[in-house]
Amino acid sequence: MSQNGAMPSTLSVIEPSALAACCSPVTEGIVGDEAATTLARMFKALGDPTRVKLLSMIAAASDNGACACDMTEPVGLSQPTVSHHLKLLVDAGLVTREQRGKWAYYRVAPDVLGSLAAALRPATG
Amino acid sequence: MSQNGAMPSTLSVIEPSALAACCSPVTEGIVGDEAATTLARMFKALGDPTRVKLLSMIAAASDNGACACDMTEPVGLSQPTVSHHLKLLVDAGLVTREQRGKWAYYRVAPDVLGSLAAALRPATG
DNA sequence: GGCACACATCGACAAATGTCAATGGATGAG
DNA sequence: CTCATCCATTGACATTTGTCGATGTGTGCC
Repeated sequence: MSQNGAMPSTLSVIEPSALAACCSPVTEGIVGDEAATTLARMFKALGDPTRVKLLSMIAAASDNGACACDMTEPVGLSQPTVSHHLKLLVDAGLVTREQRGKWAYYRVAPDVLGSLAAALRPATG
Repeated sequence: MSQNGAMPSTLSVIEPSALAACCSPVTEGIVGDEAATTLARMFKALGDPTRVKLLSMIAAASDNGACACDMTEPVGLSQPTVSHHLKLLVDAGLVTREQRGKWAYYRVAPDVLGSLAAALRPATG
């Protein structure tokens, strides 16, 4: 239950002309609790160098997706750790997982990255 | 000191046509250690709902910047905690701090947010 | 000087996070 | 069926993180 109705889920400047000088501009709820939590969860998933690298590899892979078997060695961490990081990326909704035979293939989730980028985009475009 | 020279600092798909099928596409160093660390530090700064809200408020403020005095109450946390979060945003380079009289004013750092968004942008634009 | 206010820093603490070795569950090859 | 391979899960651990109360630092007003 909440007042999340018309809450924008972007960080863009919202009507700066509607804001005053000192004590009312940054009124509460610019993004809203729920949107802030959602955005934070995604950003948090990117808040680790290993996961940034993994996402980069996944994004750079062909349409077939990136095989987990190819990602353990480049990041230089143990297989369980890489599996753990990949799971975090999946749980955050940034990538999708597909089991193909013995192998697990990962792809960047459609739209999500673009939405994240849009949320970061300042008014300047 | 490193091989960071030609490393791209973006997550965008880089020449998918130059990548093969199974075992060489996701070769190491798509982003590089240093770039991954830099990006991760900024994303980590956004990996908390409170900081997302704070950044939203700062972005929504007028050109004068957002006064810290106006941000404590909306997020519903103690003053030291809000100060701590703001410091993290500053340390990550996402916002700048300016002391004006008794008050501290925060502004979104120029370019940085846009660069972050660009790093997230998939090839689709 | 003395005081009130705005904000940062410190110390403490529970909770979350990153990492690994060991183990478990599927899948395919023989 | 047996075995090797790929990957996830478990259990453990040190480190980091989010939060607060208490205290410190700087600023402006009287």
